[in-house]
Amino acid sequence: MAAQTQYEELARQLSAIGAVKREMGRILPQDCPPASAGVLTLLDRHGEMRMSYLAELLAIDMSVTSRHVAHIAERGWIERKPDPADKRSRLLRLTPSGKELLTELSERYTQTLARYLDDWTDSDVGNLIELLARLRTSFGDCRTRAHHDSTTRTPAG
Amino acid sequence: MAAQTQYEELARQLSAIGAVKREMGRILPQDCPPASAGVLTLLDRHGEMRMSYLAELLAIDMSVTSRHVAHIAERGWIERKPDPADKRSRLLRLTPSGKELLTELSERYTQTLARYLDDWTDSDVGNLIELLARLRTSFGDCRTRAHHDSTTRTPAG
DNA sequence: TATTGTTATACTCTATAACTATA
DNA sequence: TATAGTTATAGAGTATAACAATA
Repeated sequence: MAAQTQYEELARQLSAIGAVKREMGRILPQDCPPASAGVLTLLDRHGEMRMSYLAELLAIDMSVTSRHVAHIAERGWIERKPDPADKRSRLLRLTPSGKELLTELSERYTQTLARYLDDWTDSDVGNLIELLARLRTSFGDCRTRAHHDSTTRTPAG
Repeated sequence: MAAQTQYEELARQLSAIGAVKREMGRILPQDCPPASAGVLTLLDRHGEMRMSYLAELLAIDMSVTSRHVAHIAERGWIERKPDPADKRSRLLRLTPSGKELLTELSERYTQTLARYLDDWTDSDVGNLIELLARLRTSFGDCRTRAHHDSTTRTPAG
């Protein structure tokens, strides 16, 4: 358990980290907004999957996932095949073109972070990665356990 | 200097941390979106300030800052006084109503984090805070040093 | 001429609800 | 009846550009 002032400070840091995320988004190629890059990265790591599982990995609603997937499918970066086991489902898979784009994305991310984080040690970066991953785990699947009463917000963004 | 795979993983974690930010946003009171909470927190910590300085602290464009400030001013949480030293400027300051709201926000943030992070030690939370703060520092003022060539995006979100 | 702040417009991201097709 | 996915609509956040007032 941590002190109250620590929780307040963590909330503040999380609120402010958006500036870093926006800067990372600025280095992406035309036609590839940050959300598209996120989808492509997950498909690369986890392989072929269904929409519903992708939405779960992204921790966003499937309606939003559907739009992101449509965007990258229209550009030929993924293909959507019917699922032989369930005709309601579609299986998503990277195309060669999508894999090429991922290589480009990886280079840009790496170059940018190497530039900004030039005085960070391997261990520093590793610690941050580990703590961010643990933070996400601690929050679990936020969407499903969300509580909606009259005094709290259900924001769109 | 860190390895390339670490940079890729860090980019991935930063992309995914949005889920945590959204969950934190869900616990805010009606009428107080996350951006408003961020403005109020900064005014509380740094005291009376001008629009331009607030925009710098938020690391967002002043046009956006202006909208956020208008939102919280309309609700009586801050007051905007003319700056006697520069008639173009307006000085922003929390009202008693705004300070009351901040107390409520602090309680909600603390309760939420205490619940999700119940197995985190004081040291864990401290490390994460420190690394996030350092990350923001390493990125510096992202907006002013942004480079805009034909192959990169200038996203709105 | 440069700077402070506001407003108009556009784009990204997300959520809810209504809908179709299939299980 | 329930689930997978799509589409329509709305709201939040941000950036660029044009503008008014002042330095």
